[in-house]
Amino acid sequence: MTKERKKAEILQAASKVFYIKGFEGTKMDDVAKEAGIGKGTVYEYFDSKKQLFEEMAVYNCEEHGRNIQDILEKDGSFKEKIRALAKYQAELVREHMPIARMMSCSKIMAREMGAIFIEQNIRVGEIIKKQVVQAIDQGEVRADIDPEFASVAIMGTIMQHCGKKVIFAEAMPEEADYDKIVQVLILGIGNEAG
Amino acid sequence: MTKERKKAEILQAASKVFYIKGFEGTKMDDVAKEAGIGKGTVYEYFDSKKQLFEEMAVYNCEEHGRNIQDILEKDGSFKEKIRALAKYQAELVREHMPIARMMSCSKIMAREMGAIFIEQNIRVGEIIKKQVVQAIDQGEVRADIDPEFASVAIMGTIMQHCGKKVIFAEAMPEEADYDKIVQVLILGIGNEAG
Amino acid sequence: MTKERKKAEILQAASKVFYIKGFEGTKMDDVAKEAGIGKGTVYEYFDSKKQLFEEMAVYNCEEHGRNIQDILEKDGSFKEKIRALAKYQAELVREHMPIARMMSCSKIMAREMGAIFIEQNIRVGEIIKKQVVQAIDQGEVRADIDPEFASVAIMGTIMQHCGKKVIFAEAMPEEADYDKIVQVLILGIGNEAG
Amino acid sequence: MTKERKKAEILQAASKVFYIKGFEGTKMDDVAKEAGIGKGTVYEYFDSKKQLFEEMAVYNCEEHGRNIQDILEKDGSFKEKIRALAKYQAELVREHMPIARMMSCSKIMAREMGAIFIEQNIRVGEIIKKQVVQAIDQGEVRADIDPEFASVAIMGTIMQHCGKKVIFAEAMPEEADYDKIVQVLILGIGNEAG
DNA sequence: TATGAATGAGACTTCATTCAT
DNA sequence: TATGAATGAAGTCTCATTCAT
Repeated sequence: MTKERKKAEILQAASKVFYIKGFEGTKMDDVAKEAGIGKGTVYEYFDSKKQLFEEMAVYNCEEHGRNIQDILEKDGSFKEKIRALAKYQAELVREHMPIARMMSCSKIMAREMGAIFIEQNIRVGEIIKKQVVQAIDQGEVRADIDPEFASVAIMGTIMQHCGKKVIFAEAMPEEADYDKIVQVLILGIGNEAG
Repeated sequence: MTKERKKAEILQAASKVFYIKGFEGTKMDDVAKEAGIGKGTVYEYFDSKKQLFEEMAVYNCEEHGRNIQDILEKDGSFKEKIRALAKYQAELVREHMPIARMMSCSKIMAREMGAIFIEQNIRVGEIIKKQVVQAIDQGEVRADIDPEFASVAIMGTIMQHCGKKVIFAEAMPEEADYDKIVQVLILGIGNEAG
Repeated sequence: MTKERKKAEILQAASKVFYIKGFEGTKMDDVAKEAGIGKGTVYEYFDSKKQLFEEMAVYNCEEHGRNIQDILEKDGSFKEKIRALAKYQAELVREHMPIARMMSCSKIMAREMGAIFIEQNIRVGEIIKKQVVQAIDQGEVRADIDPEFASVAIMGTIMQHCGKKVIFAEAMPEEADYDKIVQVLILGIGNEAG
Repeated sequence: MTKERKKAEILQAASKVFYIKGFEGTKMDDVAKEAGIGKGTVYEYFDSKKQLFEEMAVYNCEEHGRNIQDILEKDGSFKEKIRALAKYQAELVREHMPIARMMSCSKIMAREMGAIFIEQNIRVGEIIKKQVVQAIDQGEVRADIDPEFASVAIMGTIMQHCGKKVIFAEAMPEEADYDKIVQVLILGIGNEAG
């Protein structure tokens, strides 16, 4: 196995453990056990716990960013893109269900991951904003909407749905949910007839 | 000073420190120093670090819940209520700016507060949902919208705005922002003319 | 209440607690609670935990020594004196039964009292030895027996009986036991007919 | 060095320190220093101070029990067995002289070992009782003696001798002493001519 | 005089890191 | 290269002692 391949394996293991237990709560032993190697071996690839954590954060964000990029660059209407984004996010979260479930209850559990996710969240927001601007140009989005706030509403609604339905209620995300997310975002909640 | 008053003071100090450093990252000494008392004194009021953390969580959530309730029960249109909620949330976050700023950067930092906030967030979501149902009855909100998803969009958009503008960009929340939040939520982003 | 009387009360309480929990295992709070006073008050009468312990040890030994002295100085045959001694010791132990019971099981429990008891034990041995010498003069004890070893056998047999029957088996000491102790000590176990 | 060997070494060190200082008085650092290892290493072999103490107690008692058994099962007259037992006990104590000496003075010093020794003492007493019954069958011990009390006298006399001569007076146990112990036990102290 | 809230030194225990194998 | 036994700094918690009331 190449050095690079082994490093990736350790990062995978580290992601899992740090995600559940947070930085302080994670023991190097846990990471080693999860990776199926000896504790000393982790130190052959990473100088310290701190460094391992930071590399893992970068490793995860990069992959996430690439995925988002792919989804939004695919051809399709803006509605379709929002729908795909919501679906990707829900399934990403669901994939990590055992972890997410643990996060969702109020047990004592640390998560530096949080801070990293905020950053990543912002980065994704920027990508969406660009798509909103494009969509305005193409007449798919109202011109009187601030793209900044449109992206905030999109990201916020999707994330909130994941937090509530998938993580907290531990419910399976359904196709109909994505349609409703698109509906509420596109049409708004106001009653124009009122 | 009464026993109860002193306990509250320690909880205040604990909130601050736990918020910044997370459970594992917080030392009892830190809490004591922050409260301006000796380490042993903290143990006169709380049996263990775990207990201190849990009481602090309850202490904080209760206050937040009461505030939200007050805002939504005041008279006014549904739009006004959303606006007031967004403002309250932004200012709550801004008040904790020094803390929030630290949370927003990707430094190593734990936050069990996260898990607690998810729970609280869900609880607030339920309160909002009831308001949506009322608003539909009164013709303020489209009848074809799932109240569940309306509340998700409202909470999500407000939280996302706070995370992005107030916490991450460290910008002052402006009155105009609240209007934009209301606009994007009420009107939606879709171009009906399109 | 006089100062001296109060001191005695604290010493009584301290005896009880130190006896059960040992020096390190005893908290000044325990002693105060047992004496029915505040923790600070103990310090009005004793400078430190160490001093309290030492005064308590002296206090208890003195009383014990006086009692032994009284028993052995009473008129009566040597056999009667051994019997009275065995009875006094068994009843002394039984009086402290709850304490002794706790001591007898192998639970973790400290007892500096042990060291003090060894010393006291030796002191009592000396008193007995003198009585043995007298008894030899009066023809009650064999002249070919070393008084040293006679006193060792007497003390040892009595103490062992207390440890086994009263403390360990938690049995009531019976009058017949004292007779058997006297018998085995006076006649010996050897079969002269053999 | 095998894991088992290392554990035994730590138990040896722990025996010494617990014996002198008692449970509460013993610091894990003391045990580690005595064993010539780091504090953390002790925890590699034992989960807690309590567990270390308990394993040490078992470790010591088992060896002692085996030795006693060996002595009493050897061929020889009952007198010879008592003599051998007295000698073993005295030498066992003398071997631990530095420890025993410290125990004998009234310095502050805890000894849970005491409770463990009482139990062990009782167990040994039972072994002796069986031997007494055998000795009665073989006509070596008076038939009118309660074997229970005979064993009490034997154990008690031997222990008392150790406590007084070996521990307290710090004297070397002499061969003649064992003869005197046998004499006083076999013949009794009473003057039959009297 | 009597009290008990406050304190901080010191104990047990954990775990990141090292290093001999 | 891979390992895990060994380590000791650092954290949680206890409790003898002080001191303001």
